[in-house]
Amino acid sequence: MDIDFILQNISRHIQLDKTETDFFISILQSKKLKRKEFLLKQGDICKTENFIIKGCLRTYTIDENGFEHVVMFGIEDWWVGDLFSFLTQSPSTYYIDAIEESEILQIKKSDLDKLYERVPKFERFFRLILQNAFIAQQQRINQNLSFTAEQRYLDFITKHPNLEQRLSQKQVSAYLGITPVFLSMLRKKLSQK
Amino acid sequence: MDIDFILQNISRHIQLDKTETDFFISILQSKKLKRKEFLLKQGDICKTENFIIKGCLRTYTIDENGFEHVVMFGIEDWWVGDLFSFLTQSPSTYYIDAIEESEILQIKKSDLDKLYERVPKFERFFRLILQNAFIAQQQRINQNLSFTAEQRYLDFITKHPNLEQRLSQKQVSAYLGITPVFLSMLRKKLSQK
DNA sequence: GATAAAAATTAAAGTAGTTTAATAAATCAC
DNA sequence: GTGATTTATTAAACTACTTTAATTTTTATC
Repeated sequence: MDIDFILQNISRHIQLDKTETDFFISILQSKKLKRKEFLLKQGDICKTENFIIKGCLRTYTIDENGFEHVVMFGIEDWWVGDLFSFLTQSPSTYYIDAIEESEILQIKKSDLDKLYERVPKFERFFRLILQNAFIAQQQRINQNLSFTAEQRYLDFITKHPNLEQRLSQKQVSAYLGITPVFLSMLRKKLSQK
Repeated sequence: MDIDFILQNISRHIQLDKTETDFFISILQSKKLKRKEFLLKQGDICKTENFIIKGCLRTYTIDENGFEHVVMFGIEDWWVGDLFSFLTQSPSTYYIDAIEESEILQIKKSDLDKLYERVPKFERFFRLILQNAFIAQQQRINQNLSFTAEQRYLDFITKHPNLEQRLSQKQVSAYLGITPVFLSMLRKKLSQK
């Protein structure tokens, strides 16, 4: 399994010695996901935090009318999972599946608890990760309140320039909070400018 | 200044000894805000993280058409500030002001950095705070995608039962992402049921 | 406690985005 | 490679929410 990738990510935030690194590696479990394979389904308990080494995943809900709403996409170098379900070990409200063939590294809750004890620096690491995630989410909330669908779409493609190609329009529209039909209309309109 | 309130909050997450507590207290600065007084304006650099002891604050933006959009309300026991501006010491995109006469405890960035060094347990503390904030924001994003305005309003008043009374309808509507006019219509409709 | 200013209500017209449905294009499975 | 399924496009009718504007109610100020 490709451990270097996650170690490199971690070294951007904290410095680990050999023993700490070895312990960290020892709790990682590699998993491969085929396209459309589920990592988590509504009602499941989220047992692991998951670092994406390769591929693309989406976290989404299905509403009472059967429509999907994408809470986040995750690509290489990001963490995915349902944090609430993970922390409380209660059933999740989210689905998570792979959009592409993907590879993740998993940490079980009991192992993560051990990790925090044995290597307290990881408190800092995940604090930093969470800070970034919090800021990104806050910006998205603000944009959902302030922007039109067109502005949100334009912001999405400029902020994540290579992501759109990896997604279907249906998935992008479920992230933006509009229908695929309307996204198609927007794209047509924008291409004519 | 009322330190006990924040110490009590902290003790729910981490245990501090006397020296650690004393150091923590030494970096706190108390500030009172009058109604409508600003804690932060767009373009300012957010110099402090702020714990609310008493009162109610709102974090919001003003769009190009002059409309306000509320990213969050903060009441007793919550932290407010623009995390991005705070971390990068760059100009903020948000306004933060007091909806009621309020009292906050402030920590400067340089002091917080010292605190993390001297009392690493605070890495854990803020990680836990951020986890909760992240989960709450993710739920809000999901609801903004999945719910109608009426559903969002009903969820807001059930989730924060005593908050609505402290806010004007204009502020609630700016949080829900609808106009005050439409919120008024919704409330009328719901009261007739 | 009178006056001004801000917030809430109501109604009517307008619009951004949805829904439905039919067609075309792309992807999937064997 | 062919048929089946999913995805994207287009157009027309529809609706949740906005805009404007006039009136009433509440709050703030001296």
